Amino acid sequence: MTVPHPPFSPDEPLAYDPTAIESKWRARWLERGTHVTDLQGARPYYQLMMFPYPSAEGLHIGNLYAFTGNDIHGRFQRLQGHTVLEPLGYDAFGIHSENFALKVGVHPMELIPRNVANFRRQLDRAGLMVDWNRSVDTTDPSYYKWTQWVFLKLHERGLAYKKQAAVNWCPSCKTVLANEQVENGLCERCKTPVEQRQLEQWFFRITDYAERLLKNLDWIDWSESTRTAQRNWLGRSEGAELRFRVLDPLTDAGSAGVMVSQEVTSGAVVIPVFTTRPDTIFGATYLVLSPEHPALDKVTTSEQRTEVEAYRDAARLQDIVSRKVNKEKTGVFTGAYAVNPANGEMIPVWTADYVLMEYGTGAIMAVPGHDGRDFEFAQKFGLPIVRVVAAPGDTARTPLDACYEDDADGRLVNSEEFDGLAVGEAKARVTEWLTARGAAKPVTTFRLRDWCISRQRYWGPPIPIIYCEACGAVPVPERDLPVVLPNIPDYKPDDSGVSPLARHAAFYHVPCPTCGKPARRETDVSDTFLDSAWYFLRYPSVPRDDVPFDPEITKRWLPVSAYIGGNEHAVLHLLYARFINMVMFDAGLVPTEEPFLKFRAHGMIIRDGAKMSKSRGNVVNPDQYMDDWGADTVRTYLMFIGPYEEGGDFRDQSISGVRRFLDRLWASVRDATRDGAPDAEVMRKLHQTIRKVGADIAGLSYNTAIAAMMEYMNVLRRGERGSHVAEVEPLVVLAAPFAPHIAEELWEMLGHTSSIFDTHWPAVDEALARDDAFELVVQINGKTRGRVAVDREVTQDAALAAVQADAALAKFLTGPAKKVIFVPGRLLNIVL
RNA sequence: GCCCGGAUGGCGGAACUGGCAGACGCACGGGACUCAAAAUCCCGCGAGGGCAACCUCAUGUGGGUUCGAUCCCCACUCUGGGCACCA
Repeated sequence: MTVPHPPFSPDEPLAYDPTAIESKWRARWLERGTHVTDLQGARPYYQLMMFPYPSAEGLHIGNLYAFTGNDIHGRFQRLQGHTVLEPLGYDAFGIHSENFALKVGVHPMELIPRNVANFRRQLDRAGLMVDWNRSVDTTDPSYYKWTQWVFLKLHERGLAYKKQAAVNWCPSCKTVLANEQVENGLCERCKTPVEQRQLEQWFFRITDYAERLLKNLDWIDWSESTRTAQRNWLGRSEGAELRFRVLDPLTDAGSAGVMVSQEVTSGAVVIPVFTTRPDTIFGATYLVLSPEHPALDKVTTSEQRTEVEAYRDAARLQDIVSRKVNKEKTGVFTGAYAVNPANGEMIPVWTADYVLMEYGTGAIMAVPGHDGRDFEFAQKFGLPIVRVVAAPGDTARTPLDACYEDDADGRLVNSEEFDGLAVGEAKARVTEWLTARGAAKPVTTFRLRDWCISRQRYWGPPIPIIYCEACGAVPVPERDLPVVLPNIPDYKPDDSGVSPLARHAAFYHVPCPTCGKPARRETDVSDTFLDSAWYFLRYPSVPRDDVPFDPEITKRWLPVSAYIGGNEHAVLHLLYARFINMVMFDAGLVPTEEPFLKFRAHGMIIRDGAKMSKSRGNVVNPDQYMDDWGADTVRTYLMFIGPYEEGGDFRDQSISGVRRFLDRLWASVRDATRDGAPDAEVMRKLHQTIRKVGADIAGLSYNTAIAAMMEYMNVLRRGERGSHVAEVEPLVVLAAPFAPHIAEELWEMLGHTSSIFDTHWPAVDEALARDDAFELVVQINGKTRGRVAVDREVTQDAALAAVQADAALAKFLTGPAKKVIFVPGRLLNIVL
């Protein structure tokens, strides 16, 4: 790592010395309580940043980028006269921490406080306006007591339930993995393909909220990319559920003329399928059941039983990678036939693993003519492919050498009375027709599934449930919270598929809260995402211990005014937080349905054109840079790199320009005089700058706000002219959100005794900001040829006259004007 | 495969709602100061042509709309990110 030496040597007299002034102001802020928020203060403004997972590596430059961007916005709002709450805490539970603890052989209860302390040290250096009186640590019993309470609230409202479900199991690490720890079907730690295991799990009914979660996306003020990601994740599909009757060989065999086993006595089995294309029903030439489909066993004929069971068992053991990624289609015929409800044709029933049990009904009608996957499957197994939609220019008999999936321009063919209908209309008409015949119903399906919150792990809040033989699953009474996570030495997960807590009778042997008989505690802990799904509700109410969030304070401080964070949390965290908040709203505990009316996703910082990673050796160590340049320079540089919502490339070489700006800011205040009057030209530029910087910060255009201040600095210091206090003092306020330490120091040098953050953002004097001189742009045939100095409110005729009077412009007027385009106050275009 | 971004000098990036392309910064070149160096200050800095005033070309590629396009439309190339057998 090469770091250019800072331009000023610290021992130069009267030079800007960030090390000295930054430690001075850290101490001063603490002593004065500058960052302590008065919760009763006027105009509350809740600035929220995503709390970090305190890794052993310490603060990442990406954390610093996120926090600085929030801090600037928060400080700016304070200067606008708001009472700003800008809290920060630690998201310290979870498998990341636990795995790291296992790796280094230090117990999480020892390791995590150490990491937290190191984070706190680094965060303190960054100059954040954080009110540490209102911090949270998710691993603190005083916090997770209420996480458990949140679980109980959901349980109380029927939104928590338990069922058998598949979990991700890493056979190498011998442990259950969270979904977020499976990357492309591989264990994030050891890259072993993940298997599925069936376990009893607690779920939250987030799917009950799918429609509301989707609908509100239309009006909340969020980054478009984040809203799109949530919409895709929710995955609403409108379509129909169609019913296919499987032929009963006893009653149907003769009439159907199909050889089916006499042993099959399934009776009238009906297979519902979900489709978004009911219009293609006449092209459905076979059915496919997922290998896990409960009816598979019932429909399979004895001839096919061995083969089907072998296929099903293979699928069950199969890892997720080979099942999901670009695999060639496989499948087995069940021996059964079903009736296509549209045309009465008999179609074979297959099972194949390209049909997922988790989505829709776990079965599909295959329309190989108009679905790529069905087409591939039908080709491989020689199943009939029928065209029922014709592209413009095609006829019913145009051969289908590839499937035709387009649903915008096609018209139905080979579909009896529906021939000729456009696809869109046909969807509705076919559904109506089949519904009338009892073979269909309109259905809306979501991709979203219920949220599995069980983790067979140690490092999390124990789920507050007690199992009693007599009373069943009994919630732990609120007065008994928290269920404290015991300090156990053997916290390593094992092959058994149960939590390490299940090895500790002292933990799980408890009396039933209802009947008092011996009972057993739930030994799973809850998902880390539950910890972070409600933390913003807790901050303002810290340190109250009798309620999770005080009703009065919550009403005053929620919803969050501005939330800025990484888009990697676009779906999981941000969706879970909306869900939990919505439940709390329904329970009358929070004032709004949506917790974050405004959310902005910031960009990502890369280094020298590449993603930062340890293996590349291009990780930026914030401590090092703050040592070399000072926190103010690092903060301002991070914001100057590029548009905040897009991120940018961190280059060592470029940081010096920002430091030079702060040096000049320092010098301009040090040398400023109160004698005489400020320069009118400079003051005009100043007021234009105040206007631009304010607008840019509000819109998170931090890079251009800094550029505007630099531009003003160039005017202010041109030719080393001495500056007037009136010219520099407002600039110090403009720079304060970015570089708070130097701003405080300069503010003090200017004779103020209270914090610069207790002052007000300078007002723009529009009269002063106005440019007297104005030049109208002149184009001839759309090409810019020059400018004429005229009055701003000049008329078209006067402007034309001015052009004719200007020799340099007049020479282009080689003929009569065919047309004149005049944009008042902007330009004149003469078309010859 | 699908969805969402992005492509502008040597580099990072500016440009209101379709109206002076290249703000600001870095790097680079020249000059002032200095015994010298650093720092600082000043000037220059898209390409080509011209002694010059100026002219021509230029915002990934090819078309289109418009008096006028970095901006809007169509097709394409490259690139970053997300989702991925979701019926």
